[in-house]
Amino acid sequence: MPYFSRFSIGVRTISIGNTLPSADEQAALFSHVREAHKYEAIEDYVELIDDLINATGEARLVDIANRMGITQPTASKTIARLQREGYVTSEPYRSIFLTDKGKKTAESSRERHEIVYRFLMALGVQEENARRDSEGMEHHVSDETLAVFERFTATQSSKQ
Amino acid sequence: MPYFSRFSIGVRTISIGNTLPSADEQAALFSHVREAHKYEAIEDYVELIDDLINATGEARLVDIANRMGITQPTASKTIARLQREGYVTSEPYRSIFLTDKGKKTAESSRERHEIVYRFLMALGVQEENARRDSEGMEHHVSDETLAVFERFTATQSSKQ
DNA sequence: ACTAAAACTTAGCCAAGACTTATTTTATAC
DNA sequence: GTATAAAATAAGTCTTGGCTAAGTTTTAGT
Ligand SMILES: [Mn+2]
Ligand SMILES: [Mn+2]
Ligand SMILES: [Mn+2]
Ligand SMILES: [Mn+2]
Repeated sequence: MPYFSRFSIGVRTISIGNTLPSADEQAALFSHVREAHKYEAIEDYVELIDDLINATGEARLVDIANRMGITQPTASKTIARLQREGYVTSEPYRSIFLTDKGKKTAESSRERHEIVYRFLMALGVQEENARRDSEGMEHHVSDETLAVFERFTATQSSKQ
Repeated sequence: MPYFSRFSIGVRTISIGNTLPSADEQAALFSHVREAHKYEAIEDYVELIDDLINATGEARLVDIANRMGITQPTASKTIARLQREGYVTSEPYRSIFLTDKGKKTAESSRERHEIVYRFLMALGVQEENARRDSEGMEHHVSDETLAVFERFTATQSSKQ
């Protein structure tokens, strides 16, 4: 995003139609990303918990910690927050369960994640990078972009 | 990413070729995203500082704070970290300058940001969403994906 | 030159998300 | 059924990145 030239009158400068967005517009972009990051941990955790329950029958703290690549105390603290915020239930020394709210969040998160992953694959990105990139990108994709991704993937599939 | 069925023998379950990645592989994905987030603030700040210098002649704390949508003390603290880590220089009550390291980071960050933005536009995403999504996505795009994005955008442009 | 406004810093608060070390509880194996 | 291993919790530390309130310095206007 290039900028038009400016010139100075005295100390401050006068803009001549540069393309810097207004401060408020730009602030809204960054605020939006910060907001997305607030839900990132929640989304990744409930998706993983749901995967573990489906794949192994239960979600144990030790497995969550190992698969997230963090220590058990760190996972424990986040699970406590998830419980506080109504996404999971858990009792001391017992495995973790999703609430209805948690299940819904897990399902929509997984669906979004898969759409992003399949889109990258359809674009021709190597599986390893598609996995890596989609794990981060999934949290920053608007509904519109998600729909565009989905349409593109479908089109590519039918072309084969 | 669907999982194959498991069945129980006693308390624990036995897997029958489900597609859950290994714990280590999955942990590597999350670690990679966490690593990307560590550089996110740095990248956004230096890009903005560079934009402000190009557009207005200087990067003032008050403008950084306003455009990031945060308070001045918060911006001030992050600028102190950027200075500690060698991206900017600053003196009390004076505006902020990029070091060579900061300039390089700003340039590569802006280039990556623009490639992601133009890719979304080429895909047909509305400008508002392209701006929003690219501000977050830019930090989670591998070099391979970036190259694929660039190629796609070029192809689309030549089709018009 | 003075005054008032704007910009910046300082200090202190908080939550999230990472860690280590130590303890307690539960599960497994013999 | 008891010993040992594994899992979970407890307690305390650190950094990042937010905030407010209050004070200081610089800039701008008359
Ligand atoms: Mn993710
Ligand atoms: Mn992110
Ligand atoms: Mn950017
Ligand atoms: Mn960004």
